[in-house]
Amino acid sequence: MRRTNTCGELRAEDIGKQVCLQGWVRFSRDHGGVAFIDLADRYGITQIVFDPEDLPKGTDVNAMADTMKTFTRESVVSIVGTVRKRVEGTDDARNPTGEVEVLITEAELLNKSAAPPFEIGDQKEGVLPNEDTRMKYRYLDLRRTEMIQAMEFRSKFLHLARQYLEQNSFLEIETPILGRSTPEGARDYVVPSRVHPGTFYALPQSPQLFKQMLMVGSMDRYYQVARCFRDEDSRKDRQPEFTQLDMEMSFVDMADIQNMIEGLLSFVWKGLYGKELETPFPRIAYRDAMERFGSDKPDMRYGLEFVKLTDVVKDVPYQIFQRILAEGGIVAGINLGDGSAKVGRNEVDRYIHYAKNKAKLGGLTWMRCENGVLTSNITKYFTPEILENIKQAMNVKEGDLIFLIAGPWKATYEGGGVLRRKIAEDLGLVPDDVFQFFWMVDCPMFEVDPVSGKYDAFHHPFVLPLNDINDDYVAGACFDICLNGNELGSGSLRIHNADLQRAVLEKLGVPDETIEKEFGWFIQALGYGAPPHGGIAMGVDRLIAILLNKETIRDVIAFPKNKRAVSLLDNSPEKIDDSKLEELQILSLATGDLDLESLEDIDSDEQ
RNA sequence: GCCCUGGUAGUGUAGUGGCCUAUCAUGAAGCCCUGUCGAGGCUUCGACACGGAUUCAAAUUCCGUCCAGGGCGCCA
Repeated sequence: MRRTNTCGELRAEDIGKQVCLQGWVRFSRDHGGVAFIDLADRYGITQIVFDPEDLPKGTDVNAMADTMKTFTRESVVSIVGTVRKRVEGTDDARNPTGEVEVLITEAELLNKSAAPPFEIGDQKEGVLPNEDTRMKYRYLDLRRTEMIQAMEFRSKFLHLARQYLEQNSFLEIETPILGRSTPEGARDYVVPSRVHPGTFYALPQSPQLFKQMLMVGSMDRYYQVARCFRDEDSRKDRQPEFTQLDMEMSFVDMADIQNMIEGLLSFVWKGLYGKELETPFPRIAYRDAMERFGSDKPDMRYGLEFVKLTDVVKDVPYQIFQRILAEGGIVAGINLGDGSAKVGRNEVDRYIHYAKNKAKLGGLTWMRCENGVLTSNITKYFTPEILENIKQAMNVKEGDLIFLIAGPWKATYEGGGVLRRKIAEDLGLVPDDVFQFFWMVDCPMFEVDPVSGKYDAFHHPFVLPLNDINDDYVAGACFDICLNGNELGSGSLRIHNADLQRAVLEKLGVPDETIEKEFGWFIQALGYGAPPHGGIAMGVDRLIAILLNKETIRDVIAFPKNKRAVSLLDNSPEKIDDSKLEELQILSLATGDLDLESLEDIDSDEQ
């Protein structure tokens, strides 16, 4: 018999119906006569009752009992029966199907299950198995309600996004997975070519150049749920392969792109939560974000903003600050406000330690307002007037604790941002039910490496500069979308002029030869009437993880890699047969079979 | 490449030099039980990641390796 209903479907109005349910035996309770089975599938759990004294006439009771014995945990079974109201007082209000149960009349084992290595079911906090066990048996882990919900949510999100984009004339176009390696950016995953021995494709780090080619090709509006690959070390929000919602549009300005994303997210929000998402999102300039929150992706769900004190303390006798200011550094302060009382002297020392070791700050100065004046171990190096000015500037009230950071602009604010987040977490200031989107705007085009003096692209080399690239400061037509202290994605207008593209690559120190070899085809395409265009890509894994309050993106990816880029389910990566390597004309240095000495005559000059 | 935390039955844990023949829960196997719902009761099974060192004595201390997670670097 075919399944007539899912395990999450039956309600009181179905009482009396003959149904066939198929699913997994989650829990069973045998009372010696009557027995209960919680039959589960993706949609829910329905209670099945087996009562040997309540079977249809002519049923072989012993055969049935034998079948029931085979219904072990996680076996897959098919049952036929009658929906009936539960015995008075045995309803289960926690379960949507809890008013009814199905009285078995026929039962069949579809597939047995080995004893599962861990208990499936709605686990309490903290009793989940280790992540490696979950990954090894991911197909079992996926049966958990939490994982099912994550997969449903993700699917629904992407469906709504596609719906919105289709309504707005976007075309979903697939770009190649096998492409060419580019010199800049992350390490590539590489695929050897059999047809052209010694050459390699690279998996895309993003479809950047292809989507720009689509604009040159008049596609006008493109999107893709694009898999991207970067061979870099993992974090809880980063793994080797990830998914971007990638878009590109022609004849637009930055506001058009931002409006489109706000429209998209509002539409998705409505579909997911039935609520309006507040738009437009706030915008904050890069420099303001750094100076107020110490981050280019600040968590703005809470305050704890930095106040710039460089001018206030410029005449302070305190030598450390004087030296820093003389070197062009900054001084800034953060006021713990109402949380100050929770931070005693020992905690202050712990923050000083944290600042030096984790936040990479040179040091951390503290002061507390007692009896109307700022006091601490170093206030003797400050004049009363300067202390009063600090108080004013930082709006210090009696009892408030303030921390002062000092040093070079970028490193100090970044360190301050790390400290700010730590303080907010310690003081319990981070709400977990607020989703604060914003745009980080007014970004620089380049960053100068403080050590080498080399120019780096702030976003990437295809961003449109907004002024002459030889000016002291070059603004880039780029922006980030952030959510709760995470960068979700970045967008920009792109260079559509071949000469300008070449000049930017030169400015970034890419040798002419490399430009020609690696980007020649791309620059050439820009020369054939590339329209002004721009776009954005959002990290789907991150966004879903944040919306679902997950600690790691691994909890919203069906088959993730672990920290060391291993898939514990299929044990990849793995060695391949010598015969395959031979066909690809590849020798491995990693196996240890090769004697490097004997390879001397192989030309090692080439990379 | 580096730093930090951890690794005890299938799973989750307790155990900081001798009270360890290693705790508890869950699970599995068997038995009992006719209204449970992560059913209950009884019995049984099952573990100190690996290698070395210190010691009369090591799950416990030390060294190395492997494995897992978090972070730095890296991620145009």
